[in-house]
Order: sequence, then structure tokens, then C-alpha cells
Amino acid sequence: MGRGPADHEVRDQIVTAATDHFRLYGYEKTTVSDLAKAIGFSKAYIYKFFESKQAIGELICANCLQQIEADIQAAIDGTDRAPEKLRRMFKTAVESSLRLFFENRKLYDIAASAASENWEAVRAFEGRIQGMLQDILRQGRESEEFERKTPLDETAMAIQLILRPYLNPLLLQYSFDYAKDAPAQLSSLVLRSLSP
Amino acid sequence: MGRGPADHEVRDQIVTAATDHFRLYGYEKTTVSDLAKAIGFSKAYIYKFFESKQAIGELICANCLQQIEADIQAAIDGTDRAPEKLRRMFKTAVESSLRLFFENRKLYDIAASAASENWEAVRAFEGRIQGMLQDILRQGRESEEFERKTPLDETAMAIQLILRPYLNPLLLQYSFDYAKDAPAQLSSLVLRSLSP
DNA sequence: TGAGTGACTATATTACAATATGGTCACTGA
DNA sequence: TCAGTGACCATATTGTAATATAGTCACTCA
Repeated sequence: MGRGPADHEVRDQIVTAATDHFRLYGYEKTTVSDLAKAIGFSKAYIYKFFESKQAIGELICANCLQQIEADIQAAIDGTDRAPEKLRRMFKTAVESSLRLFFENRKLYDIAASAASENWEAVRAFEGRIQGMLQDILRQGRESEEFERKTPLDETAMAIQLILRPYLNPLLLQYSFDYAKDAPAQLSSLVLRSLSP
Repeated sequence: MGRGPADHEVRDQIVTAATDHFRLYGYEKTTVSDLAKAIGFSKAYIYKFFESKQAIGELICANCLQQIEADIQAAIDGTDRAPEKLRRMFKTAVESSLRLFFENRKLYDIAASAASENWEAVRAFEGRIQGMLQDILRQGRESEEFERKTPLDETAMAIQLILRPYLNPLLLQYSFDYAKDAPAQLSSLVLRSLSP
């Protein structure tokens, strides 16, 4: 839990300033004093709203991950059939992560260190991805397009493991060479394993 | 290709000294002069046999990967049935990589930088893993335990992508949390996808 | 002739002092 | 009372001079 009033104009100002600064100069090179200067208050006042610089970083990072999540959700919602949902989930996960990397490299770096230090924002993100996978599996089982023998959570877990190199910012940077073809190949393999 | 006589006593001495020193002190902290001192020749003489320090590192790294490969091959050879071969391949790949990490951390570090810099030794290793996978798939298809519709090389490629986080030294260090359960879960999923 | 080397260079690494930064706290003044 | 702060501390980061290292080459002498 945070510090200070959860809903406060200054809090928003901090987040806005942090997003701008982090995007332009990166997390490391942005000092808390920079943020203070940007909003016209003293550095000490920032600490009335956030416990630490990392807490600010977590919030900005969570927003990035939320964007990826939203992209995936939108792609999934674009079709009714579970197999196609899964295919789009793979494809969009990679695309959206790559977009973050190439278009907002500095913000990606935050997500990468968040992943390497196991920040809460990343764990929560992974939890929600897991939920999305389980939803798709449930739907596919109901429509009898997916097999029903294997425990649902185990299957969802295995699929997430397969997605990890492309969804986890820390691993993504080592998976570029495969990012183009992997989604199609892997989702095909997974779908074959799900067939009843 | 190398430098100097391929089969020469001094060459072996260098490799032996390098293996010892790299294991004890690590690749970075071992200087070429250290190796020269260890074998009783001058530093310049070493360069009659190896193009660079990295070339020595590549050889030691290749040996490590060969050990992992041998472990996997032995595990595969321990059974006749293709599905079981695949299960053992997953299990042993993770175990053997983890062993390298925990028992020879310094050598693991060489493998990790080899992977991050895409050294030849790593590419060759991945090529041989790919071959082993294709062999298993071929056998499983012949015995009619595996489906035959999907192109063999495509399937082998997808399986290798799934193994990557545990076989690639660079990725392995970020996959510890999953290393215990992943082999079983993933090989089960893959086998389901292979069923005819 | 060719196994083996000392001396050399350009670049990488280290050591460490100087500076900057994250974070706190007692305090102010509206 | 409490929104807001200056001054402060311990640690992290940086700049840089000194050192160490990878790699070469002309050379020796058996």
C-alpha cells in the first residue's frame, strides 16, 4: 500500500512527470529531484505520496504492462472461437511487447528491471495473463474444441511457460531472433496439444 | 579455423591450464599471461596456437556444452520408446544445465556470455540439439506413436523454442523458479501435441 | 629454420576521490 | 494543524589517473 492520499492532484502530477521523464531519459537517469522540479515542489514532498523512487517506477511499469494486457485483451475479444483467441493471444503478446521495446525503449528498461527484481507489478501482470489463458481454455472446453482431461490450471501454466520468453521483458531481449516465427509455430503446437 | 598445429602437446597443455583456471577464477579474471605462466612458456607463444583468448574460451565452452549434450544423449539412449525419450530429454536438459550452473558456476558464466555473444560453440550446440529432436520425432513417427502431418523440422523447431529457456545458459538463470516443474509439464504438453 | 620470446601499443580495467542521489526529519508559517 | 521544506546523512555513481591486459612483431639462438 502507498503513502499519502490515494487521490490527490499532486499525486497525478508526479505520475505524469515521472512518465514523461522516464520515457525521455530513463528510470536511472531521472532523479527524484528532477521530478520535484518538474512539478514545482520540493523533493521531500514527493515522499509524502510515494514510499520510494521504485514505487513510482512500479506504477509506470504497471501502466506499460497494462497496455500490453489491453492489447492482448482487445485481440482476444476480436473473435469468438477459442483456438483463434489463443493464436491471437500469442501473436499480440509478442507484437505488443516488441512495440514497447522499440517505441519506448526507456520504459521497456523499467519493465526489464522490474522483471529481474520480481516487482509486484510483474507478478500481478503474470497472474492476469494466467487468468486470460484459463478463460480461453474454459471456453474452448465448453465448446468442445479443447480436450478436457488435463487439469485446467496445469495446462494454463504450461502455456504461460511457453509464452514467457516473449512476454517477460527480461527474456524478450534474448528472443528477438525467434519473435517473428515463434508465435505462429508455438500456438500451432499448443493447439495441437489441446485438441480433444 | 585455428592457428598452429592442431595436434600438439602444448596445445593440450593450454587447454588443460585454461580449463583449470577458468573453473577456479573465471574467464574474465584469468589472463593469458596466467595461462602462459602455468605451462611455462611466454604469452606470445600461446598466440601461436590460438587466435585469441576468446578462441580458448570457445573451446572450453564447447566442452561444457558437449557434456550437457552427452548427458542428454545418455538419457535418451536409456529407453527405446520415443515419447519417453522426449520426456527424458526435457528432464535431463534442465538437470544437466542446472548442474553446470551450480557445480561449475565459473564455467557456466563462460557459456552464458558465449550465448549472449552468439559464439559458434553455442550455435553448433543448438544445431545438434535440433538433430536429436528430429531423430526422436522420426522414430516416434515410424512407430506410429507420433502424428505425421506436421512438417518434421517445424515441429522440432517449435519444441526447441520451448526448451530454450532451460537449455540456453543466458535464459536459464531467469528460469530457476520454473526449472523444477517445467520439464514434466512441458514435455506432457508437447507429447499431447504429438499424439496422432 | 622455426620454436620460442621481450618489448611494445592500444585498449580495457581498476582504484579511489569527488560528486550526486535516495531518503529522512525536524521544522515553518499560513 | 498540516501542506510543504531546507538541511542533512549514508550510500551510490561518476570522472579520471594509474595500472593491467590482449594481442603483435621483430627478433634470437639452438
